[in-house]
Amino acid sequence: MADERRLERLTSMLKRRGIILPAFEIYGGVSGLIDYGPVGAAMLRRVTQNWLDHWMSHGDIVEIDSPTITPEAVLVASGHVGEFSDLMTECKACSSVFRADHLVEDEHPNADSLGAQKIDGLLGSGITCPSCQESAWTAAQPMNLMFQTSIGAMSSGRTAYMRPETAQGMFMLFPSLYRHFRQRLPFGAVQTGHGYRNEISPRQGMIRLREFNMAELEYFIDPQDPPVGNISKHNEIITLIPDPDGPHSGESRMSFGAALEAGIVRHPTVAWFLARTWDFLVGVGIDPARIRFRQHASTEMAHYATDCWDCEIHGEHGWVECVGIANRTCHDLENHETHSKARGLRAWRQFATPRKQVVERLAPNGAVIGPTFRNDAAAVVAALEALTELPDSLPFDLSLEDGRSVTINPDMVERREETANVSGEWFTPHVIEPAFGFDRIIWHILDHAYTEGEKEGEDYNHLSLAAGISSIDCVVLPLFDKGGMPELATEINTTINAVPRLRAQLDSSRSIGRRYARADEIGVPWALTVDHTSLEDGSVTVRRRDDQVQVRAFVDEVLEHLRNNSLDSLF
RNA sequence: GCGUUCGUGGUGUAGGGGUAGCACAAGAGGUUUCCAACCUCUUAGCCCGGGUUCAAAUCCCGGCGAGCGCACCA
Repeated sequence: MADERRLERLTSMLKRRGIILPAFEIYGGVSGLIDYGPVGAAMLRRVTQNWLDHWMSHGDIVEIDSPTITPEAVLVASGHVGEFSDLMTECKACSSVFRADHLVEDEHPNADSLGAQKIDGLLGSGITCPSCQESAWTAAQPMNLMFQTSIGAMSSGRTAYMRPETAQGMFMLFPSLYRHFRQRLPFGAVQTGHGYRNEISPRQGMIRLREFNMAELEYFIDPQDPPVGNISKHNEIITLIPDPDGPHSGESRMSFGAALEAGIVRHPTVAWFLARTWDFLVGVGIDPARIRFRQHASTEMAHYATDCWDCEIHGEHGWVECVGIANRTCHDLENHETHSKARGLRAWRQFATPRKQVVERLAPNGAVIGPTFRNDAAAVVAALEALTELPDSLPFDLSLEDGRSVTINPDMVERREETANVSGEWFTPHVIEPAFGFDRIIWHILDHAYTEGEKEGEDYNHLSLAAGISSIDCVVLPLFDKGGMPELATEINTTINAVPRLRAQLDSSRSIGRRYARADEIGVPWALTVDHTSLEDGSVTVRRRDDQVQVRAFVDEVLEHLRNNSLDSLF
């Protein structure tokens, strides 16, 4: 960093101006929990809306909303309960903390599955600390990174967790989504909201939080027919850091299309979402030069993913993962199907032309089987229908479902070849998931927008926020707080605020220069000033934040431009 | 979780066993024909708990929080 104090100055400003603040501060605060103040919350709302608009403009993506409290069974199926309950142990000599199963890996083929007592036994048999070579371990304790809670009271309560990701909500709703989209893939669902991870030690301000704003898109596809977005228009040269263990290791710079062609990005749908993620980030004001995509090595992949790209953004805390784009394949839907025994977590794949399937079967002859087996006849018929491999010769021994065996004679069955028309098949869709951490993205928006400068020998700072991301669209300033100017300014302010999604704020205290500075500091892009001329003809001056240039315009005109985000055309 | 530095108005800081100062910001008023001007007035602070002491913001212990290093980060 050019200036190590910049981070402190930025954080102070965020606190002073009500953007980001420590939560519960009057009680001492809680590490990993933050508040968005009046200015920050408006920004969060706008980034969220921007994100929703961005994905829903695709036309095949809808929004859903699920509970944050999630019953245990859901997270057992998804693998989170198992993955989160790592047994941890501490070296009594040097206080280093380790995952217990990793320490005993060499002593047991499946250490991950061991209980605490067995692990303790193995640890006691002479496992030494990798840091200090001592062998003195505390009892292994489960470290659960999910917040546990209980649904219902006392002993009748069911174990539940605060969701560690919003994604499971989309999987729960797959049957409904499939119906909504009239049984046609591909389609997607998004959800924004809070996620919870009980981090051991949250650090770096709002980079690692215990409760955070996430936004996830689950895009359901047919793995045999992956949708290919049009990335030919994306000419940007981007930075890629492919899998260090793969054939393309090292850093490379190329377009999204070239990366897909070169096989660096392995999946066409993933490539499309990488490009669209880029569009979103740049659109909300992230500096394109400080974005890069990093492919996970197979060793660091999440338990549910088979291929994963991080989108990292560079800021005061270095390169930080802000978006994860994972190919989750059929992991979640398949596991939910197994654990819940629910049907409806699959999709139908229609064959281009119906396939003729020749089926050989032994057709039962009821006239013989009935009298011969009497009460067991039905079971025999069922067993014959269930045969997948036909015997080469008759008679043969047929196993019934209850384990008994009967002899089938040639007169009991007739060998037949039947032709069936099969028009399609059921399969479990694959899922491509871009998962966004909004808090981290907002941090980097602020970081990249925070500009420290000088004006007439004094420090002068401002946020160069993208239009539509600033907490408000403009300030309305009466040049003097008298002589009819405040009244006209109030009227203009009311008019602007009456337009849905446009926000203005009145500021009439202290000198005009001070008020411009206040607005600049929180990144308000426009200032409308009411002066004496305004009282005569209704025009105002429009000041542009980024170069402080002013033009005169009429209120109706300004309003129209604010709506269309086209005020720049006046300059 | 371990080690380490630290915690004073909204923000930034000074002080360091005996009356807590300053700057900026904010509010009220005045002045001012467009970029943190000026004048008057005002609001507002020693992170929390315990101990030592006649007396604790100050010293000691614990907690909470922040930064950094180690560990952790599905």
